[in-house]
Amino acid sequence: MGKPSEQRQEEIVISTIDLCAEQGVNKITTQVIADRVGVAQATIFKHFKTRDHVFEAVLRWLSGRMFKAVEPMFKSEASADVRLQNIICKQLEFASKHKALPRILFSDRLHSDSSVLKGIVQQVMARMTEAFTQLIQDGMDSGVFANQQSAQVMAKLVVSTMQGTLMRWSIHDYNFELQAEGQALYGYYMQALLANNPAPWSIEDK
Amino acid sequence: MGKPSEQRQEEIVISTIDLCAEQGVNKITTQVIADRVGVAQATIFKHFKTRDHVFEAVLRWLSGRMFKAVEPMFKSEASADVRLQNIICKQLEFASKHKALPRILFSDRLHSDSSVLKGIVQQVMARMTEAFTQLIQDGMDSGVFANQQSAQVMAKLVVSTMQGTLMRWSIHDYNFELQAEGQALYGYYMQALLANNPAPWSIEDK
DNA sequence: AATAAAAGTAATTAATTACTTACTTTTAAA
DNA sequence: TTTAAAAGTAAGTAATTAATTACTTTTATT
Repeated sequence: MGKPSEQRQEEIVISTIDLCAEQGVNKITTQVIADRVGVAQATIFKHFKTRDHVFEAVLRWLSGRMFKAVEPMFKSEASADVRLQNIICKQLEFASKHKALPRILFSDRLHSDSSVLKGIVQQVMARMTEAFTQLIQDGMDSGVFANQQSAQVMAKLVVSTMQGTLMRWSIHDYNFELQAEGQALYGYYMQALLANNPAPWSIEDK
Repeated sequence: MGKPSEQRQEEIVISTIDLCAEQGVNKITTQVIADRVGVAQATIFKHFKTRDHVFEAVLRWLSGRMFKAVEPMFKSEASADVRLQNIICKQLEFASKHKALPRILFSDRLHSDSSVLKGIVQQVMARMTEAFTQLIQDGMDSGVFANQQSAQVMAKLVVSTMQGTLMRWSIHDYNFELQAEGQALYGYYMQALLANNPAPWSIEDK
């Protein structure tokens, strides 16, 4: 019966991720995926009910990976500002390794009404914002961050800035150093967080 | 000869903008546009060489309108912080009135390689970033903003945050108050800008 | 070895849709 | 009023592509 389904499914998912990174979402037909995997087009439908189910699996694979890379950092022992810096760094690193992520994020398939993909991204964003909120609140409680405004709004700023940066990266054909740019912006909201804190920390680019 | 071309062209552009706002980019076929305008599908091609040329005109129309709304504010007499606030407010207002903008911004048609649309957006973003940079530099020179870091990086933060917010708005089906959310975030980078301004200690620039 | 379930395929289908063609109608100007 | 150019149209065409069908091959289990 050929390769076991689970294995083949992952092959299809990973091939699709590679193809998305190379060419974007729209151009990736089931035929193109099949060619890359090295099977017939019809075989794709033995493993996924529809083309959209492939992309659903792709998005779950990517977000799963990202959470696995980032989640332990939220719970680390380091102080809140260091944790925040590390997480942002890790997210940028992940995105820069997976162009497929912005490609899917900025596809109209995702943004179109009642898309399953959109639901997944909503969940991921909600989870991320929640985690950032806690982290920042933590920093406020422990006196690392100034607590004159809402931790949640600050978390939204972090998430929005990340996404805006990905957008700019995509628009500029991925030809600036994502991590460097992202870190530079980080310096700014760090300032907003630390503002009025009675310590003259200077923020340096890394 | 029916309606003069210029008039019909604008009808097509505006109908397409409405349709994009309602249904996104992908679903808008030349047939759908023709139906909305009330002409035959073939007529579209009497006024635009290809479907993509329609979307090009749409994007130019939208960005032209946005610049017209925002450009005078860059040059107003008000102090830099007030100008910044007003411009961001205006941009958010514009976007909230034109869902078509995020819809086009997050379409893979735009993000795909060698897309004319992408080029237009690149230009608009470059122009915006440039204008923000000058505004912020202006604020630094006049002492309204602390000038410990690069005005250009700060400008990028403003633009990225705007785009990230649009992204979040789109992902959440446009059902939060864009302007309120945006203004809340504005409060934060304002803090970064004003931070340490009246403070006794002064941090050297980078 | 027998066999049933799963994996695989070639060929086809059905739907979609940008764009063209060949023709008619409208309109502004000579 | 003539006329030529532009606007308009109905009816295609050709290309694309997700999904199905009807069939064959592989493989794990008994």
